[in-house]
Amino acid sequence: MVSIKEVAKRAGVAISTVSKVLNGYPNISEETKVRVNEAIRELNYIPNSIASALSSKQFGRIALILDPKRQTQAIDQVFMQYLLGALDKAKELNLEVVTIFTSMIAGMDAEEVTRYFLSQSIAGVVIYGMSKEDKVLQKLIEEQRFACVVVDAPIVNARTTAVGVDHEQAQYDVAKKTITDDGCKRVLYIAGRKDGYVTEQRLKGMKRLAEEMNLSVLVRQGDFSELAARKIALKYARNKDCVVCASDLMAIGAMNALIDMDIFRPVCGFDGITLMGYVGKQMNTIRQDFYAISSRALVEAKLLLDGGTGHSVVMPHSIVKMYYKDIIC
Amino acid sequence: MVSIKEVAKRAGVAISTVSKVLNGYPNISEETKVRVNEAIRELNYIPNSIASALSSKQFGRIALILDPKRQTQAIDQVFMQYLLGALDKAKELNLEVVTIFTSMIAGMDAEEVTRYFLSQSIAGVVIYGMSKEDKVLQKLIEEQRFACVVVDAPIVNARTTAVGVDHEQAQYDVAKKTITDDGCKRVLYIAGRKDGYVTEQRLKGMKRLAEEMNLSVLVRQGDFSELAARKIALKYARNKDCVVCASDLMAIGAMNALIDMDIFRPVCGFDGITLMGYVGKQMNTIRQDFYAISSRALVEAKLLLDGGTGHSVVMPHSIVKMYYKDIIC
DNA sequence: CTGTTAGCGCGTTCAA
DNA sequence: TTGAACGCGCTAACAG
Repeated sequence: MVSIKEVAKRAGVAISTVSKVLNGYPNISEETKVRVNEAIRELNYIPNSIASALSSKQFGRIALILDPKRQTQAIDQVFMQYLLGALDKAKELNLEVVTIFTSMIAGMDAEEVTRYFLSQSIAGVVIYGMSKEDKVLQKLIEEQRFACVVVDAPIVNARTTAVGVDHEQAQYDVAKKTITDDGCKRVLYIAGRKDGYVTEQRLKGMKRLAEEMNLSVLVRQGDFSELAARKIALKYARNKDCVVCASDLMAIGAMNALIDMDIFRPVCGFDGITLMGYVGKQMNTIRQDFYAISSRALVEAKLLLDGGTGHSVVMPHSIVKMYYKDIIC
Repeated sequence: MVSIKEVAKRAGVAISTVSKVLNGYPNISEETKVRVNEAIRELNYIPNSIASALSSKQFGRIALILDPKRQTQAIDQVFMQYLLGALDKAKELNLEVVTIFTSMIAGMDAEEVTRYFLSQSIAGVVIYGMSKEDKVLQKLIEEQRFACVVVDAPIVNARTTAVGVDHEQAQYDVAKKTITDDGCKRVLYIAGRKDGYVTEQRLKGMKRLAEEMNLSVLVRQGDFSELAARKIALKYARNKDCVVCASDLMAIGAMNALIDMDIFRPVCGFDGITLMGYVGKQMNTIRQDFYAISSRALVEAKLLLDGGTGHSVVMPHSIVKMYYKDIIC
């Protein structure tokens, strides 16, 4: 392992000079810069990020916390987008990132998790899809020892930034489009899990619309499960005009139920996952750009690490109509 | 950040003594061991893994290399299982792991990738689902600078271990079951992508069976795509007795085609992904335990890092019949 | 503009 | 059985 020392010797300069060249400091003559770079190339020198981190006390990796307990096929796809967005941006920002599944910290209390994170040099965390029941992560956020970015949960404090789309408005938008397109009056709304922060926001959006448009809305908990949504639709959809679902996966379940019942009702989902390809029908849905959201989450994490204050970031969303043929290819 | 120094002071011993206690050295009296541990607890001391790594020169993280270009819904699910298995095992083995998507190293040549990895203190890599066309990763493997574990590709050298199920035998097994159950003679085989190592192995298994049972087999490239498989089935399935697919996703496509054509043919897949839930029918498939495979891959990576020699590890597979209702819940 | 010096937090000799 | 001292590879003042 060739070190900075040998580069310095080779270039005939001091170690610190090499370091300065490496880190793009000013006040280095073009000439020595060239000489150093030459030596670096000749020796095939590769800076040791470990030593660099130790010396500069720039620990501060960022943990990406994913919860695979909530496992459904759709979620996998979402998580992959989250990961991709985060890792790409991390590389761009030169941040070290650690992927953590909640199963790895299951059973630990907040203090143990804190110790574990610190031992891993983790200074910031990005939490994806936190549940209201997750007391440990909640506490971590409250304690403000780590810079936190929470995706899809409206939690903000001095060291916590929230990133995500406006779920209330989005639900309002997509439901409105579906309902006005077909002149519906009686709506079956299949909501998500009670322990999810987005569930109530989306429900709020639906209720606001119902009031504005004077609709009757039947609300049932679908728990983000395809099967649950299927059952609910089988039971209640017949004398409703349309089915609004708080997730794409539930929309698929509802739509399949409608097909089995041999009746047509407009359905709308929420997420814009390509899994929709399996539906074989078309439907309105909200498109969230999970990649962009996660990308932004990393940026916000860095801001917090650099001393910024927590705040709320609202990402844009759009309404799309998804078709079978568009997607499968 | 409380350091080893303060612990030493608190316990009234030297730094080196604390270090020895920490790392379980012999030749430490019970008494001082207790005193040190007490101090550690009282101060809430957390060893700094960065400094530790630097000092002991134990770099050697392991990169998990995933290729999201090959993106299909099913693959996401597989990748998540891979990740979970790897991360869990890494924690158990106390290995540091870095998740890398090929998009992050796209455009780099082998040398650049090597430098990038070295700068990240990466000493071993686990490559999931490598393509034959991936010259850069191929070269990395050939150069043997890193300890490599290749999942689902039969590549072995002194520093490369291959881990995965026996794809040939597995394809043989599942096809045989499907075919004998229904007494089929004319088989439509929908193969995977040409650039995948497993494609030819599975095809070989199919051909061996065909010879043994004197079957006629029509082979078509489905490229692991649901849509492609659908089209192939629409075109060729009518005058075949069954459809054998090299992946579950293609099996779904084929099955949907059969439903649309309103004919029944036994179908079999390969993978055992729960995405099968969407089929709404039943089918035979090979079940690969992606979690276990990835777990094992990590173990093998550690063995290589510890000086072991590359070899081939065959993981068990089984045949399962998957139903709609089993899975969705 | 460049070199000297002092650590970062820890592991590891080698004396004591 | 313990501790002082050195060094891992690098950054960051400070002096020149």
